[in-house]
Amino acid sequence: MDLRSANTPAADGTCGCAPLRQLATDGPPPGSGATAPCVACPASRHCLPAGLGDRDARCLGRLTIARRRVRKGHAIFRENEHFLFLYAVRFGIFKSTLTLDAGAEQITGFHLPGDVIGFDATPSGRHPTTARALEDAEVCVLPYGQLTDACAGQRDLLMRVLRLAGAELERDHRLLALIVHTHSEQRVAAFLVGLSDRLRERGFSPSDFLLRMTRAEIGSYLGTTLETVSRSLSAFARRGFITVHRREIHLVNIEALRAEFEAKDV
Amino acid sequence: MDLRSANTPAADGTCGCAPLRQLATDGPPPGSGATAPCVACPASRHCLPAGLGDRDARCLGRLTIARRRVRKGHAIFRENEHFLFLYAVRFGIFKSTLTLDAGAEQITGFHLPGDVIGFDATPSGRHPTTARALEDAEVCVLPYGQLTDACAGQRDLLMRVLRLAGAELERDHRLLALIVHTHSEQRVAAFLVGLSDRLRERGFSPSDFLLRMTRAEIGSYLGTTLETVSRSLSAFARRGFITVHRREIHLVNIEALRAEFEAKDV
DNA sequence: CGCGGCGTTGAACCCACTCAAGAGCTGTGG
DNA sequence: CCACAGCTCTTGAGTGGGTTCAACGCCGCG
Repeated sequence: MDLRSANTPAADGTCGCAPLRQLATDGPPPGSGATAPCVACPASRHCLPAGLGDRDARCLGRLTIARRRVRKGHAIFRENEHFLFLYAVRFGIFKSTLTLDAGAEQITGFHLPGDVIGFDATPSGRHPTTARALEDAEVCVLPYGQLTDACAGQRDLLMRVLRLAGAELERDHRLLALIVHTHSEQRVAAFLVGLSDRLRERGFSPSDFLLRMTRAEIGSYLGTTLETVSRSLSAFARRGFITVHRREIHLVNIEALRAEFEAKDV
Repeated sequence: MDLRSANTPAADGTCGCAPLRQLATDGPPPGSGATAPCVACPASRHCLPAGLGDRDARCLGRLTIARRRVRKGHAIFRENEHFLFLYAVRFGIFKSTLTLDAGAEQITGFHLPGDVIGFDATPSGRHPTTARALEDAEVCVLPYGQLTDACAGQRDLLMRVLRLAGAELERDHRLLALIVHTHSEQRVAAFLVGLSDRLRERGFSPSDFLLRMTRAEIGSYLGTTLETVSRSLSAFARRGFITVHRREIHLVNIEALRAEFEAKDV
């Protein structure tokens, strides 16, 4: 998923975003807010402000929302860190990971531009997962306290926030069902089709993209091993459904892939 | 998990709840509200009102919250139904299920008293899952629109609602990690210990309970088969960790069970 | 150039699934 | 009251998909 290729509004280095007026260091974001950070954001159509009326949008604009650059491999927050902010992805891809007692890492989700990360920290006040950039990326830093205050006045905004949390729940449930009820090759097919769908929704090419994650990361997410992911991709290529060259993916026959995991029994 | 046994406040047929003033038929709930339905509810300590200040609690009390009896095996809502209400469990156990394309049923969660069900319906306005009672049960019917209105005034209440949604997210992530990274026997151990913990939190006996779900349902939840669940339980019994007689479970050595799934490698 | 990370492919093993049979409990209807 | 049907649970045996272990090629980078 090379988010800077394909039919994006702008394919230059800034990813179509407005020039950064204020920039975050790697520490906590500065207090001064960027005014209306959403207007020029290519991800806004799938983010918090999507579909909000003027009043709610203005309300959102009053929050002190900072932007923060995140370099590839760096974390925006780590497990057990104090929860203060939600983060909206402007560009780049993130992974959420959970460290098990055994020390192994489980990927619980991949986050594309427009996704809001961090809802699972609301119960405990600490982040139960680590969010790490798979490529150079940028996020909006949403102060949770201010956001709930803002919601208090604006019902639509509140419902929008709840919807974002609910959407993640829904995705988790489907992922769970997928992992439990399908063979590993079907999961890889579902992963490719799901990714393609999400990219199309965001205005990227649904058939040509660059994976930003390793085979091991895909395997972790899908509950299988890197070898099995690799074998599955090779099998699809052999059958003519896709072409693969390292991270470059081209979906030749999406419908065949879709049929692959919708098949009743295999 | 016989929720009426053990150290519950009241062990009579009403489960310690206040007598039902108004009772639901199987259809949608009546509009007239029960005043302060929480005060006498044994689940309130782990439900929405937990930890709320007076003002927020009074605010919650102004909602028209109906109670609804649900007979064993009946659904409070079904997949694809219109989303109007969240449901708080007063007593009884529920399962949430997802029907896959293949027609198979995947259990995504078990809900104990105090849990609030239905957050995953917020994105689409329709319920993506079915919620079904595993025993005769009762829920509070929370009108979603009224609830968001109420939240708009009361920040603590809003945060409480978000916390409930976040908690479900967190549980899902842990379940996912569990299913992917452990052997089936470890999952069954984790299931027993997790259930025990949740029961203790709610004031029930953590070591003696009656499972309200079948082996097949446990298997669906844990991503394994009913035979494997049965074999695991037998194995634990053989090793002296538990005793089992059909649905009656007695945990003899909880620490041994806990060690079972915390083991680094097996 | 050489090293390290990533990806591919092969071979062997094993855990859990599938299939099957039987026992125990529950509810129902004659 | 008993017979029977249906469901749940247990246990056994065989099989296979996917994991593990291993070797090698490719690519980027210092």
